[in-house]
Amino acid sequence: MLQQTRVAQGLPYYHKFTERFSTISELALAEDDEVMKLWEGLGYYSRARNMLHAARFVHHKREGVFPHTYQEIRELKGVGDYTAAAIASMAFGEAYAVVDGNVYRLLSRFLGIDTPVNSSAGKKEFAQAADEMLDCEDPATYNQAVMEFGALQCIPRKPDCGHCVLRSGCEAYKTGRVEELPVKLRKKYDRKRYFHYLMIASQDHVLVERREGSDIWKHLFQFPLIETQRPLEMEALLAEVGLPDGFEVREYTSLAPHKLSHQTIYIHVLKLNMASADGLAWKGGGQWVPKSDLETLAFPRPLRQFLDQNQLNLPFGPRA
DNA sequence: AAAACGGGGCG
DNA sequence: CGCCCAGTTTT
Repeated sequence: MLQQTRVAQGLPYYHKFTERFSTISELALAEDDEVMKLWEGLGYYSRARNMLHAARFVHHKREGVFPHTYQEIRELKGVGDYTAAAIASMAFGEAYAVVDGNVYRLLSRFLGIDTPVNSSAGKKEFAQAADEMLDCEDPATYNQAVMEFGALQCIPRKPDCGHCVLRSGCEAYKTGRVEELPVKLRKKYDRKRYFHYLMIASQDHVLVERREGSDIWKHLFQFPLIETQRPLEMEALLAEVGLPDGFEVREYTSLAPHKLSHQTIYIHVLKLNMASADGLAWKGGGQWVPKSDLETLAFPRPLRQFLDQNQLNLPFGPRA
């Protein structure tokens, strides 16, 4: 849950999960959608499905007992080198060194390693260095200590080297390269995308669909989507959609740009009423859900905010 | 080997 | 606005 996520950000979610699920088997028996709803807003949603997959594996193949060795833990979906080392060392005392963002920073400075930490060579080199540094007598304490030290003392910017107990042995401090390390490969191009959502109301129902494929927000819900390379005005969007008769166009709103680490999404929402009496039918997929059910579904963050800020009176009122 | 995958906090 | 966060999986 905390992979690439600040502890403070993940803590409320951790509490929600442990409150709802007392055991691995309880989690294993939960519905996918309930787990996604509990994860809603935390991001990196594949982690939720990985955790659920792992829980079901432990429940069905291991009689609900979490594995006790690094190799077996490492096999679980969503558990990589870092997580396996953390669990194996802290829960079972095995001698495996953790390498998270804190450790990369601490080791690159202390040892003066300028290989990019997010390159394949860097990962290999730092993993090896971490293994050599590991205190095999007490791996749990060592691992917690290096992560803690990186988080509190050897911080990303302007670390207080004047009061650092490792100063005398720190290669970066000796050579004045503390601010240059760790080296990280440059970012990628930030692509822009334009999402036009059709929020269609029929009686007190709204049409939703589930996001699938390999894109962002996989397995979360959304409204029928028109994605384009350029933003669309309402007229152009209507022309693009080719709405049949019996629709009432209501308001067209644009949300604040949603910035992700690798793309910026410009979202528009077009509210429509489906006036025809035999509504509740729409070409293509999607499912009609009562307005009151929207709160139980997991939506991407911007859509959840939009829903929470718009008390929906269905069908939608007159155009503003 | 590189890209994809969310969202929030901070200087 | 760019970097970073208790990284892993997919391409």
